[in-house]
Amino acid sequence: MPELPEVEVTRRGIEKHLVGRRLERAVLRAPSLRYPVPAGLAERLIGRRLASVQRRGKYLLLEFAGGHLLIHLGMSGSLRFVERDAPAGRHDHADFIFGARQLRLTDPRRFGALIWLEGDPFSHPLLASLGVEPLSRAFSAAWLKQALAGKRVAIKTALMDPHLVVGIGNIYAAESLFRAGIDPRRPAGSLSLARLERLVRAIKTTLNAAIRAGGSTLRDFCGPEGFGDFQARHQVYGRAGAPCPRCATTIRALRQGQRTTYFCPRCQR
DNA sequence: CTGGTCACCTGGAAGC
DNA sequence: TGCTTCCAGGTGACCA
Repeated sequence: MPELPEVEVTRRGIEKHLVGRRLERAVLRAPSLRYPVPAGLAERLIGRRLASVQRRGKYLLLEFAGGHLLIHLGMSGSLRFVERDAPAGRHDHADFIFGARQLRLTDPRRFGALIWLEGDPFSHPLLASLGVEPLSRAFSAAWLKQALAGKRVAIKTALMDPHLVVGIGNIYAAESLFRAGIDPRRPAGSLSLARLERLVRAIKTTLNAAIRAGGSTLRDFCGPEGFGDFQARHQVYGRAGAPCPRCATTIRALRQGQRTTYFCPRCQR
């Protein structure tokens, strides 16, 4: 999926163009993505004004009068503006038409979600169980130190656990660990406060740089207004066999859990 | 609780 | 060319 930066870039695009506008029409074509899409949702949304767009982790919350539309992009989802009434392809599961602007949800793998929530959206189990926002002040080395105390899971696996800290996926976990000079296999609880300080800084810097670059580090990601930056900025992700940009040692790939990790065996200890 | 694995789904690339 | 296999941005569920 889009990791945090891609979702945040999407959020800003939607906020800039759609907040305050009335949803004229919605077309929901998939009966279910990761979860069932509520029947009758399209009709229920008609005529409602979009009040705000928030992000929590990799979830987007579109606030309408009377409820929130919760959107998750899964592994392969994207939200883009398309020409009004542009023909829908096989994986175009939803269209939200706001006057001249039409927002389209495309998600080939359908790991995403489209959920309607009335009342406090943050009490929904999916949101209530989420960890800390990595760009918030609450995400500090001191906090991380106690959160990881005694944990023997690899630090990279821990960083990707959304119940601990949200928004860091496979790409940014690898990139942040490279920036911090930490071996992704290190037991999470074994890192000193000083090293965690470096890691926290690296994560914030990496995410912020990606947001600034327009979000995209994915070859087929494109924000609401077009293509973002390309993967040229990746230091290690997807670069197995290539030289480390810092020391020229060959970058290695390994499997952690069900994911591929890329790292420099010399720079990362 | 913790850590590890599986499943969900489709498409593209690589291998034969 | 065509079939098979592997891999991909996430994360909830399940098991020992």
